[in-house]
Amino acid sequence: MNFQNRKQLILQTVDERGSVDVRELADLLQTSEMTVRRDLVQLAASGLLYRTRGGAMKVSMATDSLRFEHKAAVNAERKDYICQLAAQEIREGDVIFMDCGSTVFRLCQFIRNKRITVVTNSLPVVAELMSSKVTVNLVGGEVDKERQAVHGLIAEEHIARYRANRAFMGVDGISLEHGLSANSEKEASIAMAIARQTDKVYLLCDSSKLETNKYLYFAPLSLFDVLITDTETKPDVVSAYQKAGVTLIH
Amino acid sequence: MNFQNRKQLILQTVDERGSVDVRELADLLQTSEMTVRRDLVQLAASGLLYRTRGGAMKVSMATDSLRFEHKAAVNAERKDYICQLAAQEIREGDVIFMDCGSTVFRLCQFIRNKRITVVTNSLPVVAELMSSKVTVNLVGGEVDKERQAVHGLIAEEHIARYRANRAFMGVDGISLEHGLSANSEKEASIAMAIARQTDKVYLLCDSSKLETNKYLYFAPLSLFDVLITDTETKPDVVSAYQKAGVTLIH
DNA sequence: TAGATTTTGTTTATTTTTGATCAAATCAAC
DNA sequence: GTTGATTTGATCAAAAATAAACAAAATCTA
Repeated sequence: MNFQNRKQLILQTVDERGSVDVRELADLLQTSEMTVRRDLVQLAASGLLYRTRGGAMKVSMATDSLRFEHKAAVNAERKDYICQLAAQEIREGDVIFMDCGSTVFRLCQFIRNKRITVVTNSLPVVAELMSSKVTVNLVGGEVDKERQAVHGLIAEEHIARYRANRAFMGVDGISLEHGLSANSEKEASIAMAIARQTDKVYLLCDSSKLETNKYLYFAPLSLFDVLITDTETKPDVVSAYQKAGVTLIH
Repeated sequence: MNFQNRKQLILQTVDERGSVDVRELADLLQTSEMTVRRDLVQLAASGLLYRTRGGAMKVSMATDSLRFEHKAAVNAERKDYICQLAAQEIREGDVIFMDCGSTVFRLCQFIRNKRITVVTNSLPVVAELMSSKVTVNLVGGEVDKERQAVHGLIAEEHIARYRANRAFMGVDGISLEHGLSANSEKEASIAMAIARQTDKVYLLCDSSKLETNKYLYFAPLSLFDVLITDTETKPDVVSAYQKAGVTLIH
């Protein structure tokens, strides 16, 4: 294992995991920590990664604001579980929509190596898939800095130009009584626009959001085809949704 | 087993495995390590593989493309000088185009606090302006991962929907004889699309690019209105451009 | 076939890379 | 701030890879 090979592996690892530490790498590469450090210094010098104390990070847009990993980290385990289920639904060659939810964002890590096309209005999703095999199509229009996503009329028109096999969307609230609800009109109208252009819509929704309502009701349950949630969903809620005709995976 | 046969086998092995080491090859080819080394030197000299210490790699695996952040840092001082001049041209309320060049990227830091709207196809620009007062409009379409920007037909159509006071663009080469030239068709066509929709086009171009030509000539000097460059531009070049009718700031 | 030429293999010297040690720098918790 | 733990970079010796020098083998040629 020489420098060139190690370099390959290090960059690949950093790219996949976002960040690594020296000890991990030394273990992975079967070499000393000193050597790993020397490699990292070189790679950082050529701008291929960002050196941190104890390890290294992806350089991409990592230094900038285009990261909402903090937010995405809430209920991370549940969300990852949901996203693994979601990723299994995806076939090679699919064209999929991904919206700007924090759950949907975590789907990125599971689709990095698939040969698919992702159409999205989420900037963190774009940043994350920048170094993947996925073909990315970015929805154009005005940037909402708070949500780190593109919204508005132009964005909806852009979406209307594409047709996708599947869409993966988040939602702020969902209830049997009122259907889907959101915290903002922007997110609601993007969700509607995406659903119109998609064969099969998957709603990714961790159990904490089931049977909650937000201020804006924007669509009935029939907007989506499949609800993917986690195992902590109470059995009575599951059966109530199934009785209401919802296809539910958990 | 002569050199021709070994060469075949070596290239095939490198191609299949991505990388090989001298010992493996000596074993595989039933020859000494010294001979293998000599073969590798020859093959590397003719560019058929990439020589590493201890072995060799596929050329494609060894090329570490310079990342955008790094590229932006080359000639940073000159670029910053140019961008300061450019920023002075901007008025409150302006709508401006910014393309995906590394010089243009550095303009971001000087416009953070202006109340303007920026339309751009550059993802680093978006990331940089995410935490600013600027209203950002992102051009939609297929993402070019290498350039960290959006290009293509859809992008050009998106641009055609907007009208801007000013555009700030980079260019790979510029010469009095041949006009503007680029390294890729993608960048050239975006530049054309932007220029069509803009009242006043500023070309940001550090002195190292003046009087150089890249492979694709795509527009005459008349495409832009003002050329902004740095103080290291030679006086005779300056006067030649002015004589040719170019408005030049430096 | 003898002699010249090229290629290959072995030995040796040189260079590069690596890993261990340890003082200095940095960080985190108090 | 001070302390204590961790990380780092410098130094140096060991290991590995390389290049150089030369001898042996193979190939070519007259």
